[in-house]
Amino acid sequence: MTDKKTKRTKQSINREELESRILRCAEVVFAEKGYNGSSMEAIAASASISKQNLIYYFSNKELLYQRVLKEMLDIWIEKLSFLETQGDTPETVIRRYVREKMQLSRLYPNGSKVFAHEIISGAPVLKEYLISHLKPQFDRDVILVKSWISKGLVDDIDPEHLFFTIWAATQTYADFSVQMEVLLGKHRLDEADFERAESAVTDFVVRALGAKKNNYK
Amino acid sequence: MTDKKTKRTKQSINREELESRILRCAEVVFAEKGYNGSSMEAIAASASISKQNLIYYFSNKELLYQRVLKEMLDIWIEKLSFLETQGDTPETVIRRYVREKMQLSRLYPNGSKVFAHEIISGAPVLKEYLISHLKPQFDRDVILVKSWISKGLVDDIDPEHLFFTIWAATQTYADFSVQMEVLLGKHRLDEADFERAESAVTDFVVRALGAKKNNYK
DNA sequence: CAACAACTTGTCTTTCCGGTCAGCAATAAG
DNA sequence: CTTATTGCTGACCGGAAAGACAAGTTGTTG
Repeated sequence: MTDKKTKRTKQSINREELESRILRCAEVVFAEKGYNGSSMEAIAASASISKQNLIYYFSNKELLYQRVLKEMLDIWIEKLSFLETQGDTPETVIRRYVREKMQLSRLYPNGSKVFAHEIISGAPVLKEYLISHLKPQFDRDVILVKSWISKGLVDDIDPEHLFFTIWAATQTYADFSVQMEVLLGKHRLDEADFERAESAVTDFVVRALGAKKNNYK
Repeated sequence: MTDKKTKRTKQSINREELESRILRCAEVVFAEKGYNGSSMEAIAASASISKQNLIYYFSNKELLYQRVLKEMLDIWIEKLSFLETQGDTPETVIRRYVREKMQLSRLYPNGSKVFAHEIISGAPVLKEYLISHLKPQFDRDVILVKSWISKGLVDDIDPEHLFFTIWAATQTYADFSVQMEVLLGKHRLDEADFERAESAVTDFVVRALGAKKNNYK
């Protein structure tokens, strides 16, 4: 109707566009209601299409759920596989890592919530993925921190639990945002809140590490 | 059958016992499946009673869910309202606080997960409770930390986000235990893991605070 | 023991939801 | 213009699950 220019496969363009719109909407619904609480009808309504049409694009609910999870994980893997940038100081690496993680909480709160629901529920869908993809990366990153320790670049902290703490402290700004909104007396966390959060968490981590140079602020 | 001694209201004793057994079982099911994913039948089966009997004790699912949440929150409120123990050093208070919080994750992982599901979903049931109970306590605790800062007992950290980080870092040992099990290559987190976690998180926080005396380890 | 209360279960109804299917509409290709 | 492919919809089905109801059973009290 509108696009005369895009002669080439007008349908396929719409298809891609609709598919990604569905995924975005499904993400929101899954985040709020969990897998079982989200009906295909509700997701369809949220994307302003009919249930049957939704099923036409994603033939069943399980598949749609997996696609939503996968989209989130692909982003995470892409953004968080840079601990190996050797040559930088531990503090630089850590600051960048925390900043990236915080931005993921800010930019993709719903995907993060879907992930959280999944893990809390025992990771029935993602367990294999965690073993095959996350663990190797985790092991490498732990080794890197250990090498920092042995070189005396940082204090003798517990590497595994350092990562658990960083993940928890950053992800909480997506998953538990409602609680924070209540406690801070705000309707929504805004840019400024995230700035403060990022700098607070970063400083916490850097101080806890006891990195050589502590020139923050 | 067994209890001859407890003449007084043998039934009422069974009732209490059964009620609390139901609550414990419901907690497990809700933790794993979320509210919508948990059927009354599944909860009943997990408590080894019939669905109809379950409904006899808890007339509907919503009520049962609220009772489970309330049980958890009562424990939390009870255990975590001691930041006002004046006279102690910040380090002492903080260490005790983190330890208590970690023990809650260890002792009540399922209640913690139910709570997490609820908050991530936007706290439809608990929002009012958070406003009326948690926020006042939070505000008080923030003021206490601020007084520490103004007295120079701790560094100039961000009090609100300090609490967010402590909560996240401790609660993650309940909520995300599956992820940790995978990453640590264990089937279950054992006592030793929690010991390590507790000491890692505690040290982490104490260092971040920059409390006067840092005589850990 | 008799009568009453507390407890337990089997049956049924209603609602909701995931998914199928047959057919209609719009677009692309010849 | 005709035909085929792709996109979309309404009507429908089977199963699951919440809860109502009535009936039966067990324990309690006079």
